[in-house]
Amino acid sequence: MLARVPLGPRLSRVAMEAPLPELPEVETVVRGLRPELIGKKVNEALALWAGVLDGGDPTRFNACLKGRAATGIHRRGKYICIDFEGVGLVVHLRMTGRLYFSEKREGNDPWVRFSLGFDDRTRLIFSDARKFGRVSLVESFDFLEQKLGPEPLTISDKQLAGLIVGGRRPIKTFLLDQKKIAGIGNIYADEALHIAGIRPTRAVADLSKPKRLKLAQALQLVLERGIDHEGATIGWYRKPDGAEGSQQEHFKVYGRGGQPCHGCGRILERIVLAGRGTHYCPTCQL
DNA sequence: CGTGGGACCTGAACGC
DNA sequence: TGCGTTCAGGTCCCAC
Repeated sequence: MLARVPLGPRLSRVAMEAPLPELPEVETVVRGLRPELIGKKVNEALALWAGVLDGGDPTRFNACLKGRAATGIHRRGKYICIDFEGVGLVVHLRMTGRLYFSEKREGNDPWVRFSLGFDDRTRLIFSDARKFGRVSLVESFDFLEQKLGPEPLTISDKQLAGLIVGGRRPIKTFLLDQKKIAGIGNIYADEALHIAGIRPTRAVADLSKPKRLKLAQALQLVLERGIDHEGATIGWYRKPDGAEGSQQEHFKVYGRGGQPCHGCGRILERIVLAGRGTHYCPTCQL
């Protein structure tokens, strides 16, 4: 079953965490951090595990960030971009990364990898059990434009549908390709395909124009709902007050392999596609 | 170039 | 009870 987050002192303040964080979860983290973060001035950048720093040494991180104030924070795909007066800090949560404010350097959290100490004695903590997450220092966030396709929620459904073009590769694999469309991960890909009635293994080239539009609308629907519900609580995710998010209650297929489809009652299938657990209804999705 | 598969990680679930 | 094994998954890297 699902993992239990050890609550307690370590998450007693603003705990923004997201397992399997996709666009809605990362957006929720950014929105949660923004009000408290803006204006804070760094007096220390500390890496408790050097591997968290993407292509940089701890001394450089500290030297570059010290004395600079946070002037903005935004999301691009699944990346969190924080502007420190011209110096950019990019955070990717990957699977188990969390960002939250704390008064203490490490508290009781055994998975703290990086933290920023501010002038007001608060700290922004980056915690990550699996050590997949990364923090990097950049002069500009422009490099992300080379890695990522368009944001699916800032374009029209027709424009989004127009991006869904490809050959024989399965549509599920396509949706996970950040260079095509940014921010979609395993969960929301499965959910959108279910709503659109498309089997994950279906080749992109086989999708009719109406089907592509339906998929685009389904993607926008599940992503917007995800944001509205402040992300999905699976595994480690909790809202700032320790309560669970609610988007998972709206999942139609993700994690429901072996259970009946809400639409037709048929048992949902679980297969592995592109190395990812993939869930669908063999009746509703063709 | 497009595509697929393994590596990176370790907590949790599972099997005996 | 306790040990060993397997799984999860975003992105990078490499082979085909």
